[in-house]
Amino acid sequence: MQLTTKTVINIMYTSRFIEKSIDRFRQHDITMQQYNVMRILRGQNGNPANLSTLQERMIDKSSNTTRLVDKLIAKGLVERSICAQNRRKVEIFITKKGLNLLTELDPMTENANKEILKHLNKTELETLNNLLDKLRTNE
Amino acid sequence: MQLTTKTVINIMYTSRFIEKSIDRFRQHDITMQQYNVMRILRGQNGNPANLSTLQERMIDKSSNTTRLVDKLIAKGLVERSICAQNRRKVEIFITKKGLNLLTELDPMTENANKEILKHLNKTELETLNNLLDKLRTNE
DNA sequence: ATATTACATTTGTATCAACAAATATTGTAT
DNA sequence: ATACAATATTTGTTGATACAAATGTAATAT
Repeated sequence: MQLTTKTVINIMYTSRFIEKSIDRFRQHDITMQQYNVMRILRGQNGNPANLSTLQERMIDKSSNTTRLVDKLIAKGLVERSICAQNRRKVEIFITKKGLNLLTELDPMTENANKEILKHLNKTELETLNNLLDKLRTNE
Repeated sequence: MQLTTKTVINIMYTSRFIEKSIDRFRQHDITMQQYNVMRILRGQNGNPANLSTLQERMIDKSSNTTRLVDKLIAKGLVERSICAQNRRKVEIFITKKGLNLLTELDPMTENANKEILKHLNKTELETLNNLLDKLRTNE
């Protein structure tokens, strides 16, 4: 098999390997995608995000961000309002409850991620990140 | 953000980035998962694979291998028969038609993979593979 | 002003995936 | 032989995803 094909498969395979060990959100009735969206919203530091921004940044660029946000609203973790300047747009905020949940989940996440990557040292992690970033040059 | 968390996200993000550019099977009415299974079957070199073997090796270890194989059978790309030695098991073969389809898709796949990884040279690809393999030590 | 195009999100529909429970077969202990 | 556990796959059900089409709004051209 060619090196490139092997690499492509290796990346996808490793990603699924990691995802398998991230079923730790289930007990909090939240999917990895939903968790990802909430972290993006937290990263906005109080500013709202609209749907297209979320879609850009999401790991899985599902076309159903609307319905994913619906689920988070139903749980009281985020809020949605129509943008006053441009009524086509929608503004999504994380709620206090959402922030609290993230704060609760943060240490779990970090410990789990450390465990997943325990076979790589700091230098190797940096190299890996650089290679992946380089792969996506001009994304 | 911690280096480990960043790395975990980077791997998942890059995997989805790659997967997005692999919608090239759609025109052949086959999903990436189905393509993956067919390549595993080809790799058996004439020997059959049973369901559990497929599940082990699949990129996405979906619990619905039965139904995925159903789809491939419906297209005439694989065949299924009950294992004579152990009737709980099932033996899955790739058909001539399936092999022909793979032969047709091979050059497309390789070119697409080269294109996806064009920003990395040979040494970098090898380093990346080694790091990913090391990450999954004791898988 | 009106039509046309582009933008941002939502909705409909059909398919797919996740998980548990069910079925069938085999191996093992009594 | 019979019961019990283990193995291998299938099926049912619920929820998620993908894609296209629809909706509503804004910008631009005529």
